[in-house]
Amino acid sequence: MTPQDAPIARAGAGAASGLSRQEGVALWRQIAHTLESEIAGGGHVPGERLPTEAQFSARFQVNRHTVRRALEELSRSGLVRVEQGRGSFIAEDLLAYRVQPRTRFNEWIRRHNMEPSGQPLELGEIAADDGVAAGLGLPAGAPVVRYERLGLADGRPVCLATHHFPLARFPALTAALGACRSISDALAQVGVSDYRRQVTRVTARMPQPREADLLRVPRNRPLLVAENVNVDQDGAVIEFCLARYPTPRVQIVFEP
Amino acid sequence: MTPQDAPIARAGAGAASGLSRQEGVALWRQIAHTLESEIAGGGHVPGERLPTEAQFSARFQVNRHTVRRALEELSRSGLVRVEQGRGSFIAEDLLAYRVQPRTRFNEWIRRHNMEPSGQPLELGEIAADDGVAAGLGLPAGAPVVRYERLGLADGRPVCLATHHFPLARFPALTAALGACRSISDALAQVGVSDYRRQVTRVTARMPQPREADLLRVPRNRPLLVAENVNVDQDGAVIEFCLARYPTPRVQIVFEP
DNA sequence: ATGCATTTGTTCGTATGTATG
DNA sequence: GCATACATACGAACAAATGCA
Repeated sequence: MTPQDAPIARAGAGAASGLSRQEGVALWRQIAHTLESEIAGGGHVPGERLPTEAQFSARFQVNRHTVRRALEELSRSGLVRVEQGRGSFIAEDLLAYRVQPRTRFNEWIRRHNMEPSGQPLELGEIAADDGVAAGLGLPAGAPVVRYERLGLADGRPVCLATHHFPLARFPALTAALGACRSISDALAQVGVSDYRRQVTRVTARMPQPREADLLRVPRNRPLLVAENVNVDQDGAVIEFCLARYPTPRVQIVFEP
Repeated sequence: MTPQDAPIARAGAGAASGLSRQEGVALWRQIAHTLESEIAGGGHVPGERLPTEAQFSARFQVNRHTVRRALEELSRSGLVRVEQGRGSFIAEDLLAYRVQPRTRFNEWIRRHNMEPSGQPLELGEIAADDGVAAGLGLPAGAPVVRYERLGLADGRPVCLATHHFPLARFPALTAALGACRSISDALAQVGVSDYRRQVTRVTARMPQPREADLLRVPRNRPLLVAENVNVDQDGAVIEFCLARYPTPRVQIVFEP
């Protein structure tokens, strides 16, 4: 019988709490982790009401203070919202990022009935390192436009993206990005009326301090990292984007 | 006595380090080149730990900065991975998990010219918790077949998957899974000749202790977590799978 | 839970060799 | 010859992350 089988353990009769004591992991962490898995695991509607602290307390066989400590953690990470006198609720800003050929940031956020906004961080022209060059199909060291931006939904950070464009093809793009509010607009100014997602590669890693600060996540919570390659109508690569999303607020969804 | 006399004093030991000074090639380049040859030359296992910077510094008779400059180069080119507080490691080759309607574990591994194998962990019939029930489109508490399996490539763990199937539709599946080597075979035995991936949701979280042990990853390295829903030819849901992949060994790739 | 040893990351300062004008 | 700029190399100290007892 192992801790992560909590739901199963509950079905049976025995060690109902599913927690392991005296093994170096604080109980509240185990509870927070369990709940996080269950919530991020899906099947829950944003806004849905969670069991009361007393019910959790009974389920996990711990004091209510311990449950509160776990909920506090989840609340801090934005996964649940606790309201005095009413109860705890699954946060409404769980964002499913649906990977589709024409996904745009603003549309993604609006689809969740939230207000998109962006905060430009850095804009400049640099030499491509190996990763960027490979993504764009350029030789290493080729000049690229680099644009870093924090994406927000209702004012909360949901995406930190670093975009790269081949400077040779878009000499005027730096100025356009500086003047426009959206990347689509800037690309339109330099002659790209339409583009689509060619490939998305997803992995995960721990945040760097700056990333954690910008995305407002604890440093011990992983980021989803997506590398995207966008191409124009002719199939020529126009952008390589490295996007970082906070978990578990954001999920990436692929549905053909 | 000034520090810069050191190189002269070391002239005798220079031969032992295998480096040539004052000959137009920077020391750090020579070191990088030496290590690159040694690593590419084979005999080293991906993920293996390299000597510490201090040890290299002693071996090559140079300052730690010089070693760091060389390691930085190798890190940039993707040959090694450096982790603060832990050390430097030979980079693992990346397994790109391509999400496609008919992706099967064995085919995925073979495509990377590696030998797939599997290690069954747990097989049983349980009541579905909320997440599983939602994934399968069943009421919570419905009976399901649960099968947990560790997937390996060339003997190294690359995937920890928990599969769930509706027991009502497949009463004989538990026995079939116990007898077959692959899930496809077991499904074929109970009448499912073909199935396809309907949706994949990806997120990331830190591993539970058991997961870290099974996948042979440090407890501080995040896992990619994918939830998959598989359907048969008629579009009926036959499986809900929760798969955990170790980063950075595995990437999930969406390419339409 | 706490402290300690190990290891990498960062920032000072200093000195040398080479190329440039 | 001289001034300047730059990459290289060394040394010391400290910060930060990790692992272990």
